[in-house]
Amino acid sequence: MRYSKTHKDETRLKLLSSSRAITKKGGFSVTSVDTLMSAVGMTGGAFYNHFPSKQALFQAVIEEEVENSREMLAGDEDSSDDHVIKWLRKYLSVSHALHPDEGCVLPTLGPEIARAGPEVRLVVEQGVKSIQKAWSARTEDSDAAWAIIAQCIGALALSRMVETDETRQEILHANLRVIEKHHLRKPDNQ
Amino acid sequence: MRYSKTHKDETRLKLLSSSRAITKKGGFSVTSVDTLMSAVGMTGGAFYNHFPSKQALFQAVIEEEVENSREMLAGDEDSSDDHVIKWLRKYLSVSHALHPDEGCVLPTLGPEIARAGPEVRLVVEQGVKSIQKAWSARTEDSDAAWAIIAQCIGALALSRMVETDETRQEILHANLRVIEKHHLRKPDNQ
DNA sequence: GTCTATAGCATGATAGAC
DNA sequence: GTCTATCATGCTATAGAC
Repeated sequence: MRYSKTHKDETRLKLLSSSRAITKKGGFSVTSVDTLMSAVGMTGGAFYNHFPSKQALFQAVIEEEVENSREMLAGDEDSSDDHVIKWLRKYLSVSHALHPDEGCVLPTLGPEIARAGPEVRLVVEQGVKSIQKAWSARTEDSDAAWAIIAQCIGALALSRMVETDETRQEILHANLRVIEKHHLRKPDNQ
Repeated sequence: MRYSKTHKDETRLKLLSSSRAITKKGGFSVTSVDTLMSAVGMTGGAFYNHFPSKQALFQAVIEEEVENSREMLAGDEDSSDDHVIKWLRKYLSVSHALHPDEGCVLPTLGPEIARAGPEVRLVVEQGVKSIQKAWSARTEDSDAAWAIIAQCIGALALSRMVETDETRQEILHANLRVIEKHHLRKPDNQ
């Protein structure tokens, strides 16, 4: 045979991985199938050997992204305060704001998720609920966990809407300070 | 003449107003010029008598939305605690989450703003900075003002990504409670 | 000022060669 | 399993009739 047995699987993985980055940067619906396929060195027609529709790819992208986010938090063994603060500093960083392709899906594809079908939204709901549950162990109460999640998503989204780096940094740093001050469980309470 | 002198102005206003609602609901880039013009009873070609390009309409939409948001807060004379809390309850409501066409632009068109040109982002930056300044008078410090803004945007965006009404309400109410508890200036401090 | 018609191109998806 | 070719449709934008 012209292609190895695992070639299709490898192609699918490469396609998914590159599509995740490209669509987080530029938006999903505005990015064409041709663009996504060119990125893995193929033409548009070959796409439909891997996914039945563009919509199916969106679902797969979101599922992988949500699972990825969950692992970075919920499945994390080192839940020390120091580690949590380090994670927050990375999330609420100018570097994260300037590189949406390598970052969290929710601030960049959020509205497209909101307009998607129930299957996609259910996946996201399960994901954020499990993240909220994981955060609750480290916050003052369960409300604070939802507050941190909303604040992280909102601050990052907002920081990308402004033009100057000064304001971008001001938004991110202010939100980081507020989370550290109000929401995180204090070390002496442990 | 077949059309009154003010007809063009009226059409432009109607077009802008209906485009604001339609694109906040469905997304700007995915909505066609034909769709927007049909909504005001005209065909696609007539669009270019009012705006030089679709991108120019986007800028006009964002400018009007930002100005509208600013007026609802910054230019608000009644800045009593009661009034502020009422506003927050309305913003963080299930009704707002379910009707993006009548609500705040930032949670629904945020990523499209982030991907737009510097002109659009500058307008948004000036707008949110003036909103943050207005909030600062009612919060414990200026960081808290940024936190409220980020939390509102993030909570609303997140509440629209989940499928069930239960989770939607949980997210919104939790964030409302946290803002009331931590960030607002206490009445006895006035 | 609005219309129809159309250019010119990109899109999502399919069929068949290899 | 991937390719090229193609379909039908959609898009932004323009030209010219009325």
